[in-house]
Amino acid sequence: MATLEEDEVEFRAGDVVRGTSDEVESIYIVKEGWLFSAVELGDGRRQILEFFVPGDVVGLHDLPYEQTSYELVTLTESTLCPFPKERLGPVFETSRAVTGLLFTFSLIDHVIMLDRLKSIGRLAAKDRIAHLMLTVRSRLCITNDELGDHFFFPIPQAEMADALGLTPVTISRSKAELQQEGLIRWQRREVELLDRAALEKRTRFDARYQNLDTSWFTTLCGGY
Amino acid sequence: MATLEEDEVEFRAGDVVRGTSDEVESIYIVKEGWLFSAVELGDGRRQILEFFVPGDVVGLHDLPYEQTSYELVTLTESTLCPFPKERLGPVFETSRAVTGLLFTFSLIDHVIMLDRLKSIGRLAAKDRIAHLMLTVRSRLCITNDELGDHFFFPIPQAEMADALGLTPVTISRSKAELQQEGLIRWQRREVELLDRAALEKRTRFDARYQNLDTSWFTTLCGGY
DNA sequence: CGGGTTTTTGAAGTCCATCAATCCCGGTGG
DNA sequence: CCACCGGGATTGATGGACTTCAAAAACCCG
Repeated sequence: MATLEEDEVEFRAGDVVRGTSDEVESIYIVKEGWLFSAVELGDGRRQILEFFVPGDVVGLHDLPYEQTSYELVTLTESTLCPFPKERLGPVFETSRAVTGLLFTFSLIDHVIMLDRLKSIGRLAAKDRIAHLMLTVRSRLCITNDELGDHFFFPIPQAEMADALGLTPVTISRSKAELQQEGLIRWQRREVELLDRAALEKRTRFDARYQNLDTSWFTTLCGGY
Repeated sequence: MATLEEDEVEFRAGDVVRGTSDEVESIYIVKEGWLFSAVELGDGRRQILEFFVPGDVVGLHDLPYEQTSYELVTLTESTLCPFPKERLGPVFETSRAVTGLLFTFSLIDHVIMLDRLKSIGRLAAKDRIAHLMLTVRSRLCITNDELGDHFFFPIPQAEMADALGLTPVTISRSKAELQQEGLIRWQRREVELLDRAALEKRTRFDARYQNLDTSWFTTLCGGY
């Protein structure tokens, strides 16, 4: 994977890394910072699709297209490692392990996406918020297995709203209720999940980065 | 791909092909019939995740897991070709083309999913219905480029509701309005899109099975 | 021609959206 | 060090889209 991280580009918070309908030139590996992908609906409405944190691979699913299907925006100061699309060919040729890893990432991402679909389609506002926090925490745990229930969470309420199909007003009110019920504490850019078990139960949360089948990777890479 | 279709199993309409938390044993290629994947929330709520039609590959994104993350149910009488997970290893080893094809399918599916997220998160009930019909039509066009705006659409209103985060009552009312506006005709198990251009505009529909970058597949398969 | 499922229709209720004003907090400059 | 400023967050009042509950109608199949 290290070969994918040769280059480095820095962005400030709020920068648009890539717009919609740009040419698909590269994927990015997030070295530092938080980002999100989104589509604008043209009348001011916006849907945020995914959040990205350090270690994530961004832009994989645009590869089969000529133009990007969504925009990419930074939430915080960020450092990205772009890797040109045309240089992926040689990588696929030489390293089955990298190919398999990217393939696996894409499959896992898809399942996470299905969970988010469930959340937006069938959960109440408060539960959608909790579900997103649980998902983010679960992702952060991959690169930091010491992570407790109190962590950095730099997503403003407007962006939470656009990610969850709600409005900032509802986010604010739901947050207040969740806090009054003693389920979370969310101040500034940090959250604490005060009763994670309860939150996981309410939202029917599944830890998709765990319970992975180790034999799958062997299958994929031919046992190397 | 033909090697993936050796076996064949038949199901009647409404059969549960695979439950949630079953062991992940194989992927399926849909030879005949329509299916959907769904998660139950336990209190009667249900979210339908994806619909599948002949030619689709089902179950790819479960491969990295030990247990299935959603159930698989038939909408109509169906014929599936199961392909055992453990036999995928040899396939990946011998055919980069098949590997690349499956990878590409998974990436495209992901983008379709992001579109559905936008639909459920930010579109009104009528537009969600239209968006789903457009997505299905666009998928059907791959295997039938003669397909007009009038096609077989065997999704009951209860299932539409569970797919779109709505209730059957709202589906029925929204359908009536769409028909009165002369935008669609939807009777029994058939739909006709009377003004596709208008529907695509309203829902900001993108044809994700088109505008594919042909060079990508070369990249992926090393030019074979 | 029944009996069960699916769809439609009506009335009432709820959750979230909208609009708009106020508050809070961090950053800036005097 | 503090007053000022601006964006994000909060709060209140009102409205609307969708839900819920319930019943009737239409459809489908044997």
